[in-house]
Amino acid sequence: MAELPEVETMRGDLEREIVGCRVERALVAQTRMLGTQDPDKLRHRVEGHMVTEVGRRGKFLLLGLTGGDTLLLHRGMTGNIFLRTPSDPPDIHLHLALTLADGRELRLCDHRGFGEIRVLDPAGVAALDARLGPEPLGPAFTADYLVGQLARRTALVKALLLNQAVVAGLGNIYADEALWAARLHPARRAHTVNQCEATALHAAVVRVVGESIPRRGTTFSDYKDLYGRPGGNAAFLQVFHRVGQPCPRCGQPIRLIRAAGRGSSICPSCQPDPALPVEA
DNA sequence: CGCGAGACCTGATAGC
DNA sequence: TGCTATCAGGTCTCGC
Repeated sequence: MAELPEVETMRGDLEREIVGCRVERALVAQTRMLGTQDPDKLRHRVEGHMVTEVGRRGKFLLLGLTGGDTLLLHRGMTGNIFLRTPSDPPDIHLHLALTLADGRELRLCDHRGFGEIRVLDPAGVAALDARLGPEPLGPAFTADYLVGQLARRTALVKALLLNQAVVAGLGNIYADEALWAARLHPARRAHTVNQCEATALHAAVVRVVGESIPRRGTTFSDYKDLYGRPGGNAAFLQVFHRVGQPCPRCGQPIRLIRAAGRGSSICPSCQPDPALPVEA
């Protein structure tokens, strides 16, 4: 749910809505997502500060605050962030609520609690930036870069796409969509992908992610935007969550396999299994 | 050091 | 109907 296009949609909406707003109160409703951070310290570093900017790095949302700290929010698998008014009913599975000076409330909700809430100083932001790979739509994510990464790794190509240190922001949905577009089986070993295939994969990643942002991301069940509305990209998915339906390219039924420990939707005809002998 | 399995949680759903 | 097993869009940690 919280892959790059969904987080970027959230970033843009938040930027329009809350930049320039002061946080009156920060309510930590559950501490699970704080890790080792002290909830009172977090509260004090947020309360009274104004949101100066809303950034994103990979799947992390970064709210810049006056005073130099940054509130980091990660939505894990099922986390949602809603902008509410005081008259709205309470949200279940609330973890953090920020009350803004104008009365609106930013609420982070997550029943599963796989997300993350942290306050970072500038060094913390730099450390986060350093451990993540390039943004798929940024200048550093070139075809040559991906060719190089694939060439010196033995992991499955699917695992490589999901590795945030290789490229930041891809998750299961867009990884599967990109692999299908590039006609690559997810269980191919990275170093067996040739330069031509890697170039196609690079183009597919850029296109799949880029096209999904203006559609405001992909919703199946959990993911909602800041206003509680679903994203519009699900109708454009070619393989993900389409098991049994015909491949849009060749008509063969889409299959669900397991690769790199994750469910992976593939077309068995367009994305031949590297473990099987090639048909004569 | 790179890789893959398992762990972390709760809820929805499929199957019996 | 109701129980159980399985699976879920992410990431970290731990062995090998």
